[in-house]
Amino acid sequence: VMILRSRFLDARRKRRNFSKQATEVLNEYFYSHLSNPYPSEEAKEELAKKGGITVSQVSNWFGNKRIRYKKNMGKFQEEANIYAAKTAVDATNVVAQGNQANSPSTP
Amino acid sequence: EDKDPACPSEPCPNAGATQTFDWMKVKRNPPKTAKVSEYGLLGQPNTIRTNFTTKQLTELEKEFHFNKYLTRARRVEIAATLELNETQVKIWFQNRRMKQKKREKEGLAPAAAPRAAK
DNA sequence: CGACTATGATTGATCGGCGG
DNA sequence: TCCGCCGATCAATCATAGTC
Repeated sequence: VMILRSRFLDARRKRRNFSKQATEVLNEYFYSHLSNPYPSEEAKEELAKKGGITVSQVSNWFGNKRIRYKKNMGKFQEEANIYAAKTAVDATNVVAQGNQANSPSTP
Repeated sequence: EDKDPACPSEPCPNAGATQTFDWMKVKRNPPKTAKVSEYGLLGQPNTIRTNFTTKQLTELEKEFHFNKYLTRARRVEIAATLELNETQVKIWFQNRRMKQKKREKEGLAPAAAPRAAK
């Protein structure tokens, strides 16, 4: 296993931090759905559009956010409070509600 | 494995303002990539992510371009050649296909997103 | 300018569902 | 009942951007 760092030449990784607005949109969704931060494909497209990033980037962001959040919840408390106040669509029990199944999930 | 002097118990009562939802407790089973054989000494054979060598990746990549899908026979052959489990080869192809699909998808949308959007 | 941290991307492997 | 595939996700790690 001597150093298989052949990944060095991966110029692919030219990361760029997201814009403030993108981060804002993502965090807003994340914390307002903290009980289940798993946006649907449609929601991801929506977030991607609003933040000016790609759907994959939205997926990556949520993936990283979820893992890092649960890894160290305490570190995000402050951030959580800030965004929690903004939107509160959350609902531990959003089951009932006579609502509309907007998702085309055909049974 | 988890050291939390503050909240030893499971039902960790909501500490602070936010509570602990199920998704935060999700725990994946450790990879069973174990090779059996020699683990009598070390408690854990390969409980971690396997790092494929450049050589292995090159071969897998080459095979992928030849066939996106593997037959049982081909899989066995490749696994033996590269010293990997059949499962690892299978999974690699699976992930590779998903990666390919993702790339194709991104190669069309980012460039233009004009009309449509309802 | 170097050390340390925050963060986006990559990827081997898991989970649940589906079809054969 | 077992197996492979898909789609989504996990989890660890890489490499860089940003902060001090």
